[in-house]
Amino acid sequence: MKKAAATRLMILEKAFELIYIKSYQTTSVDEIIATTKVTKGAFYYHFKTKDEMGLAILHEILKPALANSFIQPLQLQANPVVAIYDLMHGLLMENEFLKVEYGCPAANFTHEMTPWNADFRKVLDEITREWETAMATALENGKEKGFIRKDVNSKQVTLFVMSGYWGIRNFGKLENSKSIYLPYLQELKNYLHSLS
Amino acid sequence: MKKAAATRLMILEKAFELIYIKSYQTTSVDEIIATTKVTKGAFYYHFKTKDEMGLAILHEILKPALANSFIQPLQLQANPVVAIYDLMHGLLMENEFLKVEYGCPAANFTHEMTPWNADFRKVLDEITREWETAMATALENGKEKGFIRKDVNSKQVTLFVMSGYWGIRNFGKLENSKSIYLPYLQELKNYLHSLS
DNA sequence: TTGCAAACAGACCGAGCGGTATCTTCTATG
DNA sequence: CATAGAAGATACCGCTCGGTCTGTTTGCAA
Repeated sequence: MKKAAATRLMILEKAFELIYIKSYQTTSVDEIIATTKVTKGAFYYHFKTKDEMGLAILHEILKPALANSFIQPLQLQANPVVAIYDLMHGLLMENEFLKVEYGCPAANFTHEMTPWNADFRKVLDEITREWETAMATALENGKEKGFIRKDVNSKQVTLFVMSGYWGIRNFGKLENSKSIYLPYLQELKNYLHSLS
Repeated sequence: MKKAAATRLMILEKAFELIYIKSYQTTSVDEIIATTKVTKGAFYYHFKTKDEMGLAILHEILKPALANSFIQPLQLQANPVVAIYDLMHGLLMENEFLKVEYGCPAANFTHEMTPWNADFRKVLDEITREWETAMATALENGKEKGFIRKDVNSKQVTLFVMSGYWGIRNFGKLENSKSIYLPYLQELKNYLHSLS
């Protein structure tokens, strides 16, 4: 990789981590350049504005990360009951990047940016729809293979499950302990089994 | 009410609405005093800091509001399947204060304040637990009256349902339309029926 | 009516914000 | 090796932030 491209990517990655911990609005450009050891000139050479950087983070960091961690796992298991549960368990209990006290990066961005920034909302909506499609497809395939009842509405279930995930991530912030995830996962398992 | 107390309450109420729309961190004291037509001297007479005002909002506005809108409805219906569904339907589809594009005030506060302000987290945790207790109690009573299966774990179900609510509120921000609530409510109904 | 604290008014402050302007240093290509 | 454009450095700007300070008005008890 060219040096300049590496600088740009490094800014995006470190800024993403900072923003995950501190939120977008309260993470200043000065903080970003301090932790990246990149000067303001370099920063504003690569990004016209802070928001342009924010959007680049969504496109170039968050989107691929979600494809890897949220979508791929759904395609490794034919039984959606198992696939969805394992995905959630992995995200909540095993994922090393995601911290209980800071919640879900995508949910955080949605929470603070969506009501008043149309560009952010558009990208976040795209990202969310990708996950939605992947999960709904997994459920549909599961129906064909007899893992899921035929009368189950896949899109509806997907929305229900995704909502639960975003919500429990917020609960985690309150409790500040992963132990709150366990009863959620248990009930998710019960719910998923009721679909088969 | 004394005039000074009225001023204080007016600040809290208007600030709460502003913060609901704009988020706490991006709502400045200057904005609050501009919309309330209260001067800075008056504001800082009533509240030592912005955070003290924020905590007062949680205690004096949000807490009673949740008791009225989130807890009381659960005690009007003996069958928790109906009570919980009606509560959610009322909150999502009928409540006039809550707007789809701005989400849930309690969830918003939790999202942005909880990771780095222990005082806010404590109050929000209290408020959440009140709701949790009310819903779990409703489910337990429902078990005794035969509306809910005996093997259902009330606390677990409560957590699952509350998570779904917070999550779908976040989805609403993305879609910016109440229509996204309908499939969620439909699946919630399916899930609740699976408990009986 | 006076006295005095409660309540309010508003100019002001230093710090931090996002962003710009100008300059210097790399680096790829002829 | 020359040189032009890419990349990076840094001082600076206007503005807003939360908060302070000093002064004025209001309400109520004596």
